Amino acid sequence: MGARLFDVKQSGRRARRRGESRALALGILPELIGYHLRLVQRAIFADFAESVGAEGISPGLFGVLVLVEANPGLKQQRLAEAAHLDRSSLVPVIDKLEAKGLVERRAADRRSNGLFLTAEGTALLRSLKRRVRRHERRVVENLSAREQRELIRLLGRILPGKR
Amino acid sequence: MGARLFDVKQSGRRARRRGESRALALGILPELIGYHLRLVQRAIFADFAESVGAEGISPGLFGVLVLVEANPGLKQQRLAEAAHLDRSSLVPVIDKLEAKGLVERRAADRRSNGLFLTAEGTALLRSLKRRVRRHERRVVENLSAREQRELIRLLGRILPGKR
DNA sequence: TATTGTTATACTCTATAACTATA
DNA sequence: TATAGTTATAGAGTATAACAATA
Repeated sequence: MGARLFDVKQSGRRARRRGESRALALGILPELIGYHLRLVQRAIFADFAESVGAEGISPGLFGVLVLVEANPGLKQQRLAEAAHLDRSSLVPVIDKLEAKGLVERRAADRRSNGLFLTAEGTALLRSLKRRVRRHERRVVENLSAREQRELIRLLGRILPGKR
Repeated sequence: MGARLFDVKQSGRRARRRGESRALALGILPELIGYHLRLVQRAIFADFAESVGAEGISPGLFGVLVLVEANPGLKQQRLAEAAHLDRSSLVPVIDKLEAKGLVERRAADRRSNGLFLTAEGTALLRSLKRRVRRHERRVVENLSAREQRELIRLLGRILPGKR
């Protein structure tokens, strides 16, 4: 029990006096992909909200706008499937986008709606996409182009049968 | 406008008659890391719920159990920080684990609690960890050991300053 | 005075079940 | 009869603000 251990204790105490604290033991967590994904997604979500979400557009709403633009006249049923949502869960989503004046429901036949962006929705989406591209650049700024492709490739191999 | 286009249309119709449908246009989404992360996390979450969640243990609750086991006597405040939760949000989490008989609050001083696993919590966690390791093997079954390490390395480089 | 845990409250996201209208 | 959208309702997860007790 010499100087070494004492120093360790001291530096621990000093660190805690500075408001830091000994790192928590994380157990098995760092071996789990899901744990890392959660941390990363938290950070991406926060950066998205800060840099893109000014108009109250979350990543999910942004995705819906993109899909409606890319598939004009899309039915709610089909969009719900694409977004892995129950069709009842999509209703308040479209309500919100319609209330913001970004999306329009147009009767396709008398029981189904085709979805379309309004002019305002198209304009806002253009701006959102610019901001999202900047956000994305920040997200991957520590990865080379090759690493970015590799990351997407590896993610695509995770539980591929389950999607 | 020859046989080619006609064939495409026909096969599209045939596919739709079989209950499939033309793939949706995804616009910019497949270029975004966040989009792929969402898909992957959905799939992992579903597999976890199916293969680990029998006792109503979500990935978040599992994480809390692991942290309490690895840091006996952990204070709620400290655990909330580690889990990126407000301390008020942690209260119902610990309530639930205590109601299940897995975790115990023991007064550390008269205003703070140290958290400990009960014997039952320790036993259940042992079983949960076995199931989580099997789940994790399924999650990465299409990745070599090298690819698994590479994936975790690349995830660690995403927005590292924001965590 | 600052910290710890708690409560009251509310908001987001999502699901299930039941209902209406219609294909 | 099956499908599209909606409504009512509920549950999980999380946050903010205010409060009591105590360091």
